Amino acid sequence: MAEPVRVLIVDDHPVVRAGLRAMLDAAAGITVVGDAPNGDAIADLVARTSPDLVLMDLRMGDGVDGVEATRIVTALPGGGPAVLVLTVYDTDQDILRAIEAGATGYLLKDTPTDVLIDAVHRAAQGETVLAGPVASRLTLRVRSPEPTLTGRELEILGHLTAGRTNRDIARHLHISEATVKSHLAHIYTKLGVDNRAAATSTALRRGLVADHP
Amino acid sequence: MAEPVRVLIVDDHPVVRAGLRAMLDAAAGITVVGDAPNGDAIADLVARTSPDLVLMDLRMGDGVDGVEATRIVTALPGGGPAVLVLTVYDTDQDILRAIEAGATGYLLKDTPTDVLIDAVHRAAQGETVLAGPVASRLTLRVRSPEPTLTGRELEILGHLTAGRTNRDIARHLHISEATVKSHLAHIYTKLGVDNRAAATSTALRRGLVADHP
DNA sequence: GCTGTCATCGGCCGAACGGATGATTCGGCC
DNA sequence: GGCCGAATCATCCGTTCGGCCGATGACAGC
Repeated sequence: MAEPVRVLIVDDHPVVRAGLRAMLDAAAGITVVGDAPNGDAIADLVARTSPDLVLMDLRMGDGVDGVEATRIVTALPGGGPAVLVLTVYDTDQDILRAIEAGATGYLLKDTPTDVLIDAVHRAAQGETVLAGPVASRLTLRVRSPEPTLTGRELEILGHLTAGRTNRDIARHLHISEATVKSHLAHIYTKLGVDNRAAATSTALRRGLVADHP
Repeated sequence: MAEPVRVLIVDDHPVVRAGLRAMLDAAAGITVVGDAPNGDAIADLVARTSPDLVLMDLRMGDGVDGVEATRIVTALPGGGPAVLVLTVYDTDQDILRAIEAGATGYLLKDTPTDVLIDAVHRAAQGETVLAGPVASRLTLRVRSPEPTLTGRELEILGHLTAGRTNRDIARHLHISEATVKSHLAHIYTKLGVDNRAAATSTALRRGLVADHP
């Protein structure tokens, strides 16, 4: 190992930042070149510290979700550092989004120290690193791909989880009630349910709609 | 400060354990006497390390929830160490349960280092420490107390979020559909909603029912 | 013994829902 | 030009839901 891997930590939890710092600094061949609580100055920080790898939390802040992470990932220059996403959530669609947006790897926060260190090394070399549960789920998804809801359907689903009636949804979206029912029928089929309570449940569990109204 | 505060860390995330250790060891007047990934051997550990304070994560593992935490808190001897609960969730009922079960304080994981260290000192002396958002929510709750669902109502709610119809729920519980409707009416009133989709939404968000079926 | 809460059940009715079926329009794709 | 998915709308029909009324028994607390 000629040069140590330069790591930049982005996480809004001081505890987690300190933990990652402690674990990685103690490891051979890894240098933590900086940390930040959020992605606000990420481009600037990357330019100043020139890391090989950005280690980031998927969920930063309460209202902010994977979209933020995706924004950060995409804001990085193409030839820039690898991005390793670290999170406590393994059920979220955002995972997929982050990976599709170009994250190099994805790990859960309960990952053992040695695995994490190994992952940092491998991700820094451009290798894709996925946590066990995530990897297996992705594999499953390839085998039996979960149907994707269209934009309109997600919109309807949002109103559904808010507890609105078909008529209310129709009014909100300026479409007829018949159309709402039509969309709902498609949603039910895709989610594998047959009523709105079950759809609400599934939507919230899968993170298809925002958690907070 | 004659004697340093002896702290025991319980958290299933290696990263968090390392972070707390690093932050607390660096602070004056605090000694970390041990850590554990879960509460399995908590009584034994407490006996061996005689901590002044147990710093624990509310959510340990995926399936395990606040009940586990509560169990741990209650398993400790009365005159034992103070318990400071640390978590990423500030929306959960479990918070209340943990506090009611005897936790000395409650902090969110994004708490700044200095506040955390201060909280450890204060909690070790038996003082109640609550994170800002939590404290204000508790205050709110005192002002307009949220109605508590009865055991039966929670049971019904569970079936509701599973997407079952009234008739199905009735069959499962060996009661009549009329009774189910009666319970549902009470649930709606208590939750401030007027249909099952909204009730499902609220139940899942407030953590009134298990997250995974 | 009175009061309150909880759980149980019944009937009635209008509103909402879900399923089935078919149709139109529009845009992208080969 | 033909095909397809998406979004839109419509009609029909049986089922389910939610609101409203009232009722009973059990049990705890005062």
